[in-house]
Amino acid sequence: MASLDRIDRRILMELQQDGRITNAELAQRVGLPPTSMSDRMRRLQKQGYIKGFKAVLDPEQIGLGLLVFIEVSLDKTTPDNFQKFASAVRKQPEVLECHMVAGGFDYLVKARLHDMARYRVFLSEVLLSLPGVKETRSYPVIEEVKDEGILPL
Amino acid sequence: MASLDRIDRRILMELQQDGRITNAELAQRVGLPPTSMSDRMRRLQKQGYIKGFKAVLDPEQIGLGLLVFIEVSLDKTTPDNFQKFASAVRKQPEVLECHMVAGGFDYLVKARLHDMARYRVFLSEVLLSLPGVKETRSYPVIEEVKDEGILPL
DNA sequence: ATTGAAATCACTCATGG
DNA sequence: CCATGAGTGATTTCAAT
Repeated sequence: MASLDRIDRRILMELQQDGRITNAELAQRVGLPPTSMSDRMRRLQKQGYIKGFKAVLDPEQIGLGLLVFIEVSLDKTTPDNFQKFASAVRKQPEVLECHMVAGGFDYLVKARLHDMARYRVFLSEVLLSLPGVKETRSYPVIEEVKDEGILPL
Repeated sequence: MASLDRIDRRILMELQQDGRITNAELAQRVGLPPTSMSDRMRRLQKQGYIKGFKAVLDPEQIGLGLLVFIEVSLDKTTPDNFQKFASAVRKQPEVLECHMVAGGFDYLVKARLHDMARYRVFLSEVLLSLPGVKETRSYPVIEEVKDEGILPL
């Protein structure tokens, strides 16, 4: 149905590193005529390999210097708390990611805040005030060792 | 020196949602002449607000259906293990993120793999074989509730 | 900071091999 | 899948207000 050849992988890799590369330049890099390049781009988007393009901002520069991970445990007695929690957390702009996990807790939340003072407010007013939240553990990030959004191909 | 006005914020928001929007279209949306738009774009990049642009791929589609978070504890007796660990982990393509955290463990690693079989190999051959790694705890993701790379402005 | 005009560049779409 | 050319639209640069 939809398998990727070597050239497709090259294209996706280049686009992950520079999402604004022009069709002509990209075609030249992978050794394809520009018109064939356009075809592949359209196909890769239509088949769902490429979900979109976005600018990558510097969190520090826009005043979001604090990165925090929070482990959240829910009260298991009422199962629809899971839905409520999920839908509430999706609306919070400070929450960049939220994943339901298997293991010692229920959700892992990744959030960016201005500083610890704002985080304290966020934790008590937002996270802890959601229904069914039993317990949270916070892990402030000391150093971001690696953070690319580049998937291996 | 470098503060953001309302229009800058609009621009950054639009670019986070569509990194391939044309200068003309973006100018129209925020109500600016195209040439002024170009100026702002250049300034926002030069000042470091915009670090770059990238394509967002679908992990499932390219065969990376398993998302795992791993808590890593290091042996604290030899401090340069931290550097060794960090530099080794930066080279692993499966590792999308790695953060040094404050709290009950030392590093939080986010990795995407094909499946559990590949993860088992990755855990034993890569993570556990790094010098100084004392203990790891793995949390496979059951459901990705939220995962945008969009920073609030 | 905006406007306008001109030159360059890139993309698309048609044809074809 | 590749090549070519015409037509369209975008970007950049320059000037001027």
